[in-house]
Amino acid sequence: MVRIKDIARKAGVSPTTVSNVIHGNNKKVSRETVEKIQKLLKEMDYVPSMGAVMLVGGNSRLIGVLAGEPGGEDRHREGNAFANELIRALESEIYKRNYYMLLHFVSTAEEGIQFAATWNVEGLVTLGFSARDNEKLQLKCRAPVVSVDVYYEKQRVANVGLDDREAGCQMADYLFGCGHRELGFLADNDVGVDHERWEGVLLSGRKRGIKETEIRHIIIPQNIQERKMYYEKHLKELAQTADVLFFASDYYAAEAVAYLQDMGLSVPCDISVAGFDDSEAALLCRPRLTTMRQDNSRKGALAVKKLFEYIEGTRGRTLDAKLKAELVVRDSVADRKCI
Amino acid sequence: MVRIKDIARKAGVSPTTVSNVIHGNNKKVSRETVEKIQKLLKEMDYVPSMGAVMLVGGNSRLIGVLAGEPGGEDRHREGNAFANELIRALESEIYKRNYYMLLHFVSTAEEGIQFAATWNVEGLVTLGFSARDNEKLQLKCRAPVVSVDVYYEKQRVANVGLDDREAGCQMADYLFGCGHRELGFLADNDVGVDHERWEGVLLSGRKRGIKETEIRHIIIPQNIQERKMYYEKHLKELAQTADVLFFASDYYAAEAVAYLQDMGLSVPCDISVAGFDDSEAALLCRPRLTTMRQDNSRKGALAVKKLFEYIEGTRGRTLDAKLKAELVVRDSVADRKCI
DNA sequence: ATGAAAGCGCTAACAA
DNA sequence: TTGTTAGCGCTTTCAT
Repeated sequence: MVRIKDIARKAGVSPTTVSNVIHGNNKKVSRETVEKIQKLLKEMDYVPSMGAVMLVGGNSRLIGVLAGEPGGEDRHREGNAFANELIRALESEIYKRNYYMLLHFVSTAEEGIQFAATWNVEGLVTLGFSARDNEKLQLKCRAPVVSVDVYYEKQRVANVGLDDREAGCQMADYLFGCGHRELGFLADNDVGVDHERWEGVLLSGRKRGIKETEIRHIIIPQNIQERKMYYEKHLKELAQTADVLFFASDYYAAEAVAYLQDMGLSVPCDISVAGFDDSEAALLCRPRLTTMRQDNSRKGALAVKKLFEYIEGTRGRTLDAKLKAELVVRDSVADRKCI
Repeated sequence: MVRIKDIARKAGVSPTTVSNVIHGNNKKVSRETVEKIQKLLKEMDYVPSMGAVMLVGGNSRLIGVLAGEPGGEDRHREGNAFANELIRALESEIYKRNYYMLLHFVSTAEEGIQFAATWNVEGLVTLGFSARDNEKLQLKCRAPVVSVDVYYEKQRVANVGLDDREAGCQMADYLFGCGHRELGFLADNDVGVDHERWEGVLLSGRKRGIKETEIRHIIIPQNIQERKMYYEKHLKELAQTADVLFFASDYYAAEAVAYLQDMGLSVPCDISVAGFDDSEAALLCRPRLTTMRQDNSRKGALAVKKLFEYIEGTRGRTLDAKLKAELVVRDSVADRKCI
């Protein structure tokens, strides 16, 4: 391994000078020395020893990405695919800034805290963490924290997410606008993101004078087997009493379409279905799924951008940043006004 | 941050002793001292400074995971989902061994080499790297390298993968066994994994006296738009001339089923379809997809296991490790013998 | 059983 | 413009 002192010796200068050149402190070094050393740096394949860098300064050039396990093993794999796109975007943005990503799938905030301390990370991005855990993390870590897709009661942690309420409302607006009246909103939980989407649906209904009690809010099991059983028991009746089923994810929507089909029901003739995310499940689904598109790559990029604003102290904390979702109309929702 | 010397001071011993306790060199330390220090370590939340650890020893406790970008942006997102499951498994196994995962989506071997050197990683796992790039990497890095899903001409790099040829053969056996005769194998390339699967198909045909020229091998475009155009032009004719279409991934299979359906063709009545992977696309597809299941979590775990065998010098290099795929019969392939 | 001291590679304060 | 030096936190001889 080539060290700074090797370069220094070869160049006939001191390590300090080399270090200065490396860090672009070119005011302190003569033009020719700079050039000579830069050439040597290239030729000899100098690579910094991050151990030393970490030890001496506080700068590890490491960003920790902490991914919580939402709902554990049973949860459908869609969540993974989501995290995946995000993680790719995260890494790419982090690397662009000459930082490195330490990724850890973590179960407790404590583990995350220890992780951050061990590596002296300069920043932290969390996915699938509860509000509480994020607050704990922020409290115990000196590195700035940016969470993704979290809703706080009283926001103390920087967050990047989607305007889920607006998105839920937008879809419901569209659905009601298509002449549907009996709407069911289906999600596998009622906190955070999914709760906001539901609130959005409610909002849309209220605008039309539809009462909360008239809109069905159904929590479906996370476990695939249990969900299957649930559908076997309830889906048919649901399809008969509702005009449209709005799912909190494309995967669930596509799955339901498949089950509906198994029961001899046709989408959107017998019942309309809408999803959320515009993931590949929406494309594979027949009929093609009407859904709310969200851009996870952009979300990841924004999270990193905010994180570095905090790291560099570029600007005061704007705690909340929300992206907009986009309605994608395809074939799974019937327009009842046209019939 | 609590340092070793803080613990030492509080315990009234030297840093050396604390270090010894931390590393379980308990023969050198008296029972009571060990206990006292261990208690202190817990109480004071001691966390090692990895910078110092890296600097002093060669051990960074870092495993680099290098994920190549297979085919660039255009490629369908299925590949990501695959990498995702694998990456989760990788991280979990790495963390289990008290190591940490540095993840980088990389485009060139050179970038990987620099990455490895900068962080002094103790091992490297590569995904989606070419054989050449893996060899380069191995040559230039002192850390052991384990690649995933690579086929080498002359194997010099440790690899963990699936027995793709066997798997391809097994599926073809099944398909032929169902009475199908006109088989088409569709993939978006003909190297590595997909080539092996194709070889497996050929093998199966040969066993039955079916000549290579009788089996169709179709390379479909990676880009979704181009693929769509390709299908619009050719799929109908393909469906008329073939009995069964065997795709190298479930995503492609499910997509084709959808297009077939769009054209008014019914699977498996008009044509049978089979996939590969047993990903969620297989479950969402109607009819449910007959496919070859592979366990990516197991693959990831095995890769890490092998890597650590090399790191620890536990055993001589067995360069190649192959998992078996499993035939999952569902509803997308007709049994022509029964008709 | 315990401790003192050297040194890993680098940066930054200070000196020249 | 360049060099000297101290020190980051830890492990590892080598003494005691």
